[in-house]
Amino acid sequence: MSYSLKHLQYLVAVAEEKSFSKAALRCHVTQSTLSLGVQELERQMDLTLFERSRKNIIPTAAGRKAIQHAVTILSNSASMINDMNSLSNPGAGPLRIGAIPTIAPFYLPTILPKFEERFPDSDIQISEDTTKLIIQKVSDGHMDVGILALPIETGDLETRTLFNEDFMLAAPKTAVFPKHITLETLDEFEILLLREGHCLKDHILNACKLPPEKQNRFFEAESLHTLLAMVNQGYGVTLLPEMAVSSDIIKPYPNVNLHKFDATAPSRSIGLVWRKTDVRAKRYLTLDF
Amino acid sequence: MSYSLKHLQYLVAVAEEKSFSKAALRCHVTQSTLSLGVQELERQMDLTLFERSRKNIIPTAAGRKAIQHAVTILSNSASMINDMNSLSNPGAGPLRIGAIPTIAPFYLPTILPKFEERFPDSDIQISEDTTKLIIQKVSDGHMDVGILALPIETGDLETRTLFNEDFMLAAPKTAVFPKHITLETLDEFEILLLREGHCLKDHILNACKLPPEKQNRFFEAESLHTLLAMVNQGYGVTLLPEMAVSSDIIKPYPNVNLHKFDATAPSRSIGLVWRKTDVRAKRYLTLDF
DNA sequence: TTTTTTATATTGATTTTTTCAATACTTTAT
DNA sequence: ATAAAGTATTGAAAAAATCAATATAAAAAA
Repeated sequence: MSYSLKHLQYLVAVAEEKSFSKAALRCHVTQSTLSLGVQELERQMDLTLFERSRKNIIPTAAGRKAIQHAVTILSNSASMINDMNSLSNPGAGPLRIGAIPTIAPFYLPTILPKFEERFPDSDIQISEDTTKLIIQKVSDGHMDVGILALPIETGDLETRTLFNEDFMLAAPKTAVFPKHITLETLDEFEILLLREGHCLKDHILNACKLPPEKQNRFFEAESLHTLLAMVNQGYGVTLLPEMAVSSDIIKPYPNVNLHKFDATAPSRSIGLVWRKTDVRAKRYLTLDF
Repeated sequence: MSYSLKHLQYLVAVAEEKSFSKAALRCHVTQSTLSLGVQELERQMDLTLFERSRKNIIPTAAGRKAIQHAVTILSNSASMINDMNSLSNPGAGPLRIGAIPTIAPFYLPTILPKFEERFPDSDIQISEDTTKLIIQKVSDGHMDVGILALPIETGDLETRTLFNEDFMLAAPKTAVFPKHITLETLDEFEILLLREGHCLKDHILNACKLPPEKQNRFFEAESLHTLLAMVNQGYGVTLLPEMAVSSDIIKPYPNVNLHKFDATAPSRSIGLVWRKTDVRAKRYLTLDF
């Protein structure tokens, strides 16, 4: 395949003008150029596309078929140009955002409007995924921005912290606490955590600097609700991100009390990740929250 | 539009290989050639198609769209090549035959098999049209071969006589004729003919050398059946092509007798017409009947 | 950190292709 | 027969595509 779109334009022009010279005028080339172009097509395809005479230029059967194809191809090509023009300002096109499940329901209503404001030409698409998948998809270009809990190993991705949120302590009502609750206070209690793989668990471990022997000694939960149910039964305490608390997650668990830590409360960060090579990279960095 | 299909191949190769160097290998060009090719596309469209880094080559939003289009265009192009290959022996493709109504029903069953035998790769398409339309369509390339009555003004078309057919005389039973009927015999009778425009009329006039004052003095028919009905009523005589007679066209008209002319019977010729520039021209000429 | 490696970008020379202007050639019209 | 009109051909000039070599930059390794 070594003919070009130009050749196909020549072909269609000849077919429509029924004349090489007129087609040449229309294509803004000399008649010899256009003749050679059509001849080149014929040579490559090893067939005759037009019956030529002084009076008439008539496409052969092969010519008619070729013209059909050429029209299709040229029209596809035009529609490509068209699409490209609407995408020509950098950053146009869909903005694919992914968020982890413990963030999505609570913070997206706040964060999304900022993106919409900053990327008015972009069709914003949201999906929920695990931290690992988000990192992977952003890295390989199937996603543009991730919203997740930091710090996290992100490979080559760029990272920006949006804000911190403290953890709160969820404990049975029967549990007795000092006036100022600190990390050390937790040493006295069984701490219930999510199953391995949930980033929330890792962040709590990290924030609290728990020794490995205190981690999930007899129980691993799959959701915050399961954890709270266990706390409700008095099996231990757990830590909840503030934003989860604000959505009244504990209502169904009457025996659970929430306690704020003192000034040095453990916390996690919510942040963005993106490829440093993304055309919109600078704008993610300067996005105002 | 000045990019070529080659550029689109480069684009797709990079997208699939996720690497400029590997794409270059696949396209059998050097890496610099391929890089320049993609850059040229980006320059023409005035946007970035790929995020480039050592690790990853990731299409931008515009790039993804462009790749979609490119795949479509290349696939169309491949299907064009494909079609062209099946049409590459000269004379492949449809053979569009037109025949006049006074021939089509009688002779096509004889003639068509000859065409099918000679053009086994061609899809034979038949249409009925008037002589004038056939001449026009063959001339302008909308039809390949015409089967019609000769002689006729065909412009630049080539012509071949297939065979002659005599006219017979259809007259009322009451009419009295000499033993040998000749053209002069007709002088005695009112001759009924088809309306102006029917080639059969012109051929009869031509064959019989009738003076203008004997032509359709009070009546013009639109079909052979109407003519015969008039003969049946005793209004005059008419001439019928042999092939029409052989299909028992006169059965419904009990008062009509058919008479053969003597040795010098008037006749018309059935022939083919085609463009001399048609790829299959020689084969029409040597077609065996 | 520094070095090495690896992949893309750039450069300049070379080859190939494209284009044009002029003209030859062929058919159609006069 | 001659002129006119349109396509094909030709050779020179311009443009482009390609390559080999190398620069450059980023990741990986030391």
